[in-house]
Amino acid sequence: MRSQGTPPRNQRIPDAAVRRLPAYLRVLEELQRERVAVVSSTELSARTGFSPEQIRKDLAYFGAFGTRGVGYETEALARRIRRILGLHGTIHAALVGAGNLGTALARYTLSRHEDVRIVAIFDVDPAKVGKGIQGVAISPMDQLIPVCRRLGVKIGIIAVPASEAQAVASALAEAGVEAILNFSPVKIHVSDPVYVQNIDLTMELQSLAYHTSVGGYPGPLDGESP
Amino acid sequence: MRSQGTPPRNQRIPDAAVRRLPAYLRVLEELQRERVAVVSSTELSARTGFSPEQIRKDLAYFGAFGTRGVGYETEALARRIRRILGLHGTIHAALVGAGNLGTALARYTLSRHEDVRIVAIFDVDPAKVGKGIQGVAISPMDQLIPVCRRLGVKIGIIAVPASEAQAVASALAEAGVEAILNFSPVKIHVSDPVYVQNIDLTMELQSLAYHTSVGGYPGPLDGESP
DNA sequence: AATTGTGAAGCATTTCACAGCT
DNA sequence: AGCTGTGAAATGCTTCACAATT
Repeated sequence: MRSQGTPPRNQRIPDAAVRRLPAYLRVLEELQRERVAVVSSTELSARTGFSPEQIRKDLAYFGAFGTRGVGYETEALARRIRRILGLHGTIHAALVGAGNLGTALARYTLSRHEDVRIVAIFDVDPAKVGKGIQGVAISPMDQLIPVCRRLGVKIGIIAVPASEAQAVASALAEAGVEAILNFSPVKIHVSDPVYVQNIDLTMELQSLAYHTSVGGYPGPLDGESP
Repeated sequence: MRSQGTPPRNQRIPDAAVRRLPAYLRVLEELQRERVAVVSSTELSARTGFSPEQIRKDLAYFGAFGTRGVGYETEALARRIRRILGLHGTIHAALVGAGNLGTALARYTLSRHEDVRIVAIFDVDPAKVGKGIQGVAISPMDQLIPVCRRLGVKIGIIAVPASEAQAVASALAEAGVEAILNFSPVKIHVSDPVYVQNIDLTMELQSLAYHTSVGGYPGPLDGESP
């Protein structure tokens, strides 16, 4: 397919590429603060740890943003990536579950991100309802659908116990949420247009053990004794 | 001792397969509580969301654990996976950084995992040192190497700001830690035998926006207006 | 001279399809 | 008859190598 000048229209964009964009964006913002106007894929590579070719390819999926022989204009590229990700303007998120993990995520997110902003928090525990985290009120679960709808929430963050996760996911979907970050250790099912990304901390932790001297495949396991 | 069956000797095991094992283990433990003695890959698929073929292939990397025509013996398979992961016995972990995220990770991990156990916590803030999280004391940073060595810490969890992450990683490596879970948003570099797994929450959150109606590749971006 | 953008090659992982046991 | 184990095919992602451009 020959399309020069024109950004590649109907090409499938690998999810892996999309997920690296925020890393590029972070570095570009750093560079802007350092008043660096132009950057090469090699320099971006040094700062992100991804290979220069991969960076070029990732960016090229969305069009030709660089200048051959020169590099990428820092500010323009940052703006472009923000636009591609949907981070121009503020995007509204809701956190469900204000336990240990949920509370930490809220504080972490609220202190760092202007672009993705938690605007509502929900919890089943009546003792928590009415309190707030950094100015965002904690509401009861039965408010989830109306509040998310009213506030135009696009992203849901699930930090509830496994048993509740599916119900929460369904409610979020019904409320019009379009993407979900699921920290519960169960596979949730939602109707088609909702995107789900899972982070299972237990899986991450336990699989780490494999890479230590105590884990690993020991060869033929002999003996069945406990 | 003799090699029974045919455990695949010198085959490379995909990291992706190792990272799914904890999910299988979790379901197997559930099934044990439900007194289910045997399980098929189809049933495991229904409970984990991974495909039956993939599950069979993953397990087969480590040897032939099932019985054709029947399925997998729940208890034996669970024991096998724990052994492969190195989760027979308790494996010692250290958390570095007791901020919002670190504290939540400590509470989450300490309340859930018996097998991977946080035995030491470190923080730069003198106000936090001396306090503890669920019975585990918070120690000053300069104690990191001696304490980790003394306690035989194999896994390190980094939850410090980006600026400190590399120094912490190097210290952990020097203390003999063999695997690191890095929550900071920088690529850390450690000498060879240390395995590093990154979880970048900002990347996860921001890339989610792409999959909403506000994000996504909009086609040829025209106009440079903000 | 330097650096991007990209087809093609190279890997890695997943899915398919079915032979092989129980 | 049912379900595992596994080569082979398909898919997806990364790296290579170099033409195109400033």
